[in-house]
Amino acid sequence: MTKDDQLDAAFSALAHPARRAILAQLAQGKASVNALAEPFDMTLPAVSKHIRVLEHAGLISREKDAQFRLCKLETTPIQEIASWTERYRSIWEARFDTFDTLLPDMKEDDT
Amino acid sequence: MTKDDQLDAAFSALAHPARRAILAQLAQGKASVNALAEPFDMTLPAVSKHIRVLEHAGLISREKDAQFRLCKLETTPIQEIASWTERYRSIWEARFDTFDTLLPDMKEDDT
DNA sequence: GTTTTAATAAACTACTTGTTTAATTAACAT
DNA sequence: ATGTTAATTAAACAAGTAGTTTATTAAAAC
Repeated sequence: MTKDDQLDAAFSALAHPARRAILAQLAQGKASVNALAEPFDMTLPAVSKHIRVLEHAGLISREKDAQFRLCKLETTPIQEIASWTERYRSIWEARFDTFDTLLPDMKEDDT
Repeated sequence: MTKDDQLDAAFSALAHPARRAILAQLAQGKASVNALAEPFDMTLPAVSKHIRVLEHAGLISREKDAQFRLCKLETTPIQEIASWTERYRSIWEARFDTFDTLLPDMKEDDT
């Protein structure tokens, strides 16, 4: 898998609010598929598929614990994305967009 | 358009190497559609559609200059993504992943 | 050893994406 | 006005995505 493919998979996986919400849950710690599905108005198989997409992108890993498959957040792809955005930082800083558009984001809740 | 929709559109638009490459070109300055299409082994209509996706996500804007439609990089969605990744920074720093996985990325060329 | 719980697989529908070829609009040049 | 360059639109199609329902595997609990 090339670096490009990794970015493709990560960006693509993050392009769905349910999957970002799953990651936000996992930021609190490991969780089972059922626990992750609970907040959603969606069937369990649908959530299971989203989890598979996240796993394929390397955004989560899984470990088996008795009858549960625990999901765990993996940060490497997020670091790669953060690194990708850094290439453009000099441009946006040169344009002074910083205060007008970035600060409001800081107050947002999780998604 | 909600903040979530904006992130959806931005992540989704970035999940294609051609579109990231177009942004990398635009980091050098404004460019016409034909100029942007030149490096690709792809038809012009295909590139035109990718540009439309980028525009829809707010990643570029366009201005008309005689017979040309010049494309210009817009950084706000990239800033939003950078801001999104920051939520996870404390986790990856706590795990020491920093040196093993992030530094190599810095040396990568554009994509 | 049934039954319950956790999760995935299979099959299907509806929708979206990526690409191509061909046709069309718009502006400029002569 | 005609031809050329710039770019988009239209039409067609293959491939992929998101979700559903139903069925199945696998371990636990009783």
